[in-house]
Amino acid sequence: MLNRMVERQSDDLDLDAVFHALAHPIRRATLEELADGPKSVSELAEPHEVSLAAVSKHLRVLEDAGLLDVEQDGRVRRCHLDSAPLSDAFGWLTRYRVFWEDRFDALADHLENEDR
Amino acid sequence: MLNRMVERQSDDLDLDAVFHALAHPIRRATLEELADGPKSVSELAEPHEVSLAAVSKHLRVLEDAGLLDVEQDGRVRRCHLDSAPLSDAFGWLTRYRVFWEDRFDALADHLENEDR
DNA sequence: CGTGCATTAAACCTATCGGTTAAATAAATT
DNA sequence: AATTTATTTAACCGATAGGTTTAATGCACG
Repeated sequence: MLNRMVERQSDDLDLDAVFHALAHPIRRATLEELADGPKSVSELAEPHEVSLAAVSKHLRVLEDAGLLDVEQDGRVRRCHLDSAPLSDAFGWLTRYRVFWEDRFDALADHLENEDR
Repeated sequence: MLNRMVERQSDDLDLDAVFHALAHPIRRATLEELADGPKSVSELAEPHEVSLAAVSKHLRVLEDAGLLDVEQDGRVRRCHLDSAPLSDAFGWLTRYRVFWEDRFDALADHLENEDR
């Protein structure tokens, strides 16, 4: 309990950034797209109906949250998923698992029996 | 895949709200406090150094995200956790578990061997 | 070497966020 | 009935979000 209070400063900043990053549909979609493998900025922007500059900003938010890394490849920036911060978010949620164990189990079963 | 595209309208709104709600330390702390059982607005506000009105607004955000329910008890509003939306957030993260299975397992072990 | 392509930066706009203080509401107490 | 207590609403404020359009940057290629 006290541990968590002490750790809070730095961890909380991360969690703020990660959850904030996850709070926008374009950014979540981007992470989903990156799950298939690395993609360029243009490739990531293509399915969305906003400007390239807007997507570029979203990517910055994801990058600042540590959710994606960018690798310069000639004139193209190739983005790939970094899932460590997702683990942090997952970890936070998991700590509360004890308070909603029944729902958690139901969900786990549900996800288990799904088509991917 | 197409399923997710179709479900997206409503689910995404929920996820936007839930992740947004989780992106603020006071709101996450509030959920932690509620894990011990229902609490009044004043009780929830006490540990934080912002005004009661500010906490009241945070509670509204949590309520709008469906993360807490409020039960009127005389002149006091008693808040209690509703963890279904946390399951949604958990579910979203879990779908990506396959892409970071190693980290996920490491985290699971870590959480497993922890002091609560 | 100049032109095109991928991406970011800058400037700008409107809306939302997160906080404040002060007033309003509503129930409990005396 | 008057007053205290619990909470929300209102009005306000500066900062951030999320989008636009128009440069600017930087690499590639004929």
